[in-house]
Amino acid sequence: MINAWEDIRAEVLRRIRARDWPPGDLIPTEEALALEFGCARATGNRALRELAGAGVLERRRKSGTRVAMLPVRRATLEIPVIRQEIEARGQVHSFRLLTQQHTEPPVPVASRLGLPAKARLIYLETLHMADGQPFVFESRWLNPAVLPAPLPDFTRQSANEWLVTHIAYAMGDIAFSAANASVHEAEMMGIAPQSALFITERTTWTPDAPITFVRLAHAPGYRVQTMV
Amino acid sequence: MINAWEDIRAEVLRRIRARDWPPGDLIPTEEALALEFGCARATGNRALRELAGAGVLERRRKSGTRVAMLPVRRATLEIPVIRQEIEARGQVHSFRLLTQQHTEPPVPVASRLGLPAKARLIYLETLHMADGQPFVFESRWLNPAVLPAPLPDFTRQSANEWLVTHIAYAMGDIAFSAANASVHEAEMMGIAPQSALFITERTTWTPDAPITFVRLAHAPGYRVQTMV
DNA sequence: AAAGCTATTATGTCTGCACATAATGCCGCC
DNA sequence: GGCGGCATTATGTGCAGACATAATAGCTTT
Repeated sequence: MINAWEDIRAEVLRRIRARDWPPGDLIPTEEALALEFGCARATGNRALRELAGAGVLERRRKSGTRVAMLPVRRATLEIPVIRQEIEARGQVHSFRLLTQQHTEPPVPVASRLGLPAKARLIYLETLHMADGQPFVFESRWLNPAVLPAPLPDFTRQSANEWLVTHIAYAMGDIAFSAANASVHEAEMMGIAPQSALFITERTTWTPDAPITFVRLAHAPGYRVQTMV
Repeated sequence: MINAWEDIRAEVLRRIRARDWPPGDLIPTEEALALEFGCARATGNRALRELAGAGVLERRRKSGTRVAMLPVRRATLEIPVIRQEIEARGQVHSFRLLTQQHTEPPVPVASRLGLPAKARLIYLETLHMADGQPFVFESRWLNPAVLPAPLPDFTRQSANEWLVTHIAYAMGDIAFSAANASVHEAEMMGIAPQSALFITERTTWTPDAPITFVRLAHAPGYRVQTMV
């Protein structure tokens, strides 16, 4: 008699991997599993719920639980604050604020934030370094409406960290893509123009208003990794 | 009296976003919450557990539950099968098998799979198209040990889909990066050499043996997006 | 003062029971 | 035969109580 929902989850996963229960197959009901494993239905439920959350199982009331047709459908990745990411590698983080100005954003930026095209935003360019080597080139548009009257000093604390510690928890979206380095970016990061850069773009909102749009251009060689 | 764990989760999240409970703050115990919301401790537990899973809260026995210092730390993204991804856009998927050969893999590929450098693998190159336009250029190394004696016909069904439907559920890892298109890739995809490509690399394993290493070079303009 | 032990505390998990809800499929009616 | 409604079924969620476990804080001992 096995027990604990983690054991049940592991055993169910083993049977799926071993093809005892092939993709598309209907697996036993919670009740049957509870009987087999000698536990309460809630315990089996917990195990199956977790597996469904991972995309391994698909559950529907009355129909039952079946093995997903496709393996591994979801991956979770951590989105660290840049400083933490660099320090986690055992390197020293530093940054330089290259630009700070009030300006009208490019149309795509304004529309992403849901602001009129001629809204004036604060534009920052920051270069983050790991052990003195360029790591990320950050272009950020900030909505002044959510900032305090005398602006914080972004040369002391990076905008990212200032926001994290001073602005209410935000919702947002994240996109990943690839782009060739512009002449400007290449110069700032000390790399060949046209180098392929890994791009992370984030838009964040308070419940009421847009906060910021940020584009992170990661130095060549950057990888995002995740286990499944 | 509110109830249902989803309501509690929403209310807790609201208080966090509203900074009633700022980052780093210790929030009430499960017992206190259960009292406030008029529910069982298990119900509050469920709500807090979900929020902790999303990275919004950090929980430790005895210490209690505190609001994470950093917002949104985890993003979940879906890794679809290429055909489904294209069809989900309302486009027609087609593919051409460009290369199939037995060969020794490059050293990095062999080491990723945990195989000796001189192991002979099956190498496939496949071009996937959406409405006839190049979408993904796929380079794949397959471990022949996990394949049936007469090889499946990969011109009929893409290797990806054949594996999904015939090989036991796999574990693996996924990495995302950016790379400049090689001359070969540029030619195959009909794009300018040096174009920045979004690269997905996946390694998958059965419990016993490596199955495949695949590198997907996505056509320029490709984005992976996720909401938080 | 430093080291080790112990009581306390909040979370983690489990049980057994209950009712809610979404689907399915059967049955009877027209 | 086709249609609509109802019983059945598996999952989803809830409650109250219990014990397990990790970690802290305070106490005792050396």
